[in-house]
Amino acid sequence: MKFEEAKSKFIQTWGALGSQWGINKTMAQIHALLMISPDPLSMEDIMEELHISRGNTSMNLRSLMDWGIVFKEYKPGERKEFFSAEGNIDELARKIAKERSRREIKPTLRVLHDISAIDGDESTKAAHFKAKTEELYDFVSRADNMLEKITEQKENWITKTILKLMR
Amino acid sequence: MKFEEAKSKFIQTWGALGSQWGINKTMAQIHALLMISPDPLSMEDIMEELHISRGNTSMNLRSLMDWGIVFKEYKPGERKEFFSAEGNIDELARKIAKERSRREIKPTLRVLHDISAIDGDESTKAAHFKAKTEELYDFVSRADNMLEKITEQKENWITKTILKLMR
DNA sequence: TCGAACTTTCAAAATATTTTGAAACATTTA
DNA sequence: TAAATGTTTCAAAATATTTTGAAAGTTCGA
Repeated sequence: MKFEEAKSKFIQTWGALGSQWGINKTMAQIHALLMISPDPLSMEDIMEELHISRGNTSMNLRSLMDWGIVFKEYKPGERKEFFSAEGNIDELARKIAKERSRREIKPTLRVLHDISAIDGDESTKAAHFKAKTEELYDFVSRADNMLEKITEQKENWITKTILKLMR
Repeated sequence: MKFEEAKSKFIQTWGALGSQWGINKTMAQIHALLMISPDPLSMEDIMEELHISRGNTSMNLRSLMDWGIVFKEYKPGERKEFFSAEGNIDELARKIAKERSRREIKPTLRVLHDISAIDGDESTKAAHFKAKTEELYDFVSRADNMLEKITEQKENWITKTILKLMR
């Protein structure tokens, strides 16, 4: 396979993976592009490479920066802004895990907690509901905890975790 | 909070969580409904409760069954089919993890492997690309492995894993 | 303070996904 | 075998999401 072909395939694949995980395709593609670029890219570079509009590029770069996985850089003498991706993959995964926990798991836990406190209903249905939501709360908070434990090990968390699991 | 309100909130929340993870809203809502229902429900029941069409219900029930987290049941003497959700949450999470690995991670690994085998290009860009995709392959396959290790412990895997991590 | 260079915003357009509903299909019973 | 009961399919409609592009905003240097 030739470089250009491989590059395009990578960007497409990363984009598709993104959509499957609730991240918009372009955002994932920009990230892919920045990841494999040895040097920071300007907005123009990205627009050109991915054939997307200026507005789209701008918005998605902002999102990526909100996630903390893409950074703005300034080159001396250049007026333009340049962008680069988090280079360390462990760190990338840790940040994504943290953000998803904060944005999705924590709020869900809150709702689960609130709704399992239903009052004044002794029906079988209500009892079953209460039991289920409590069980779910318990499970999700344990899972979230596990994720925290795993990702708080800064260096090489994947490897460390595997080692611990094999003991 | 009253039962009906809590129930509706739960279904909405579960649906929203689903979308954020690339699962369609209705599919997640049907699953939520079945989870909190003490007894299996018929297609009619589901349609009525969620105010959705027959076709939509049918298609999403099929998907849920493909994922192995909802089952068809037959009640003696009844012509209709009834549906119920996997009741064990550990088991539910294991099945989801397995399916996502099979459907998304494995194919991605395949692509990563293929594209890091680019030939005849000695440029810095190509070298960087190769290094990055290899690193990614390595990371993703370790993560996938870890997930397998964690979920292959049938009973209470979350708890077991946390214990091991704390040692 | 002005104008050039660049970025952000956001309403409208394009695109993608989901949902509907009715016809086709399947199965059971009389 | 026909009617009754129930399920699936899928093209079209509805809805939701993404993308565009041009105007507004920002920053910097002269």
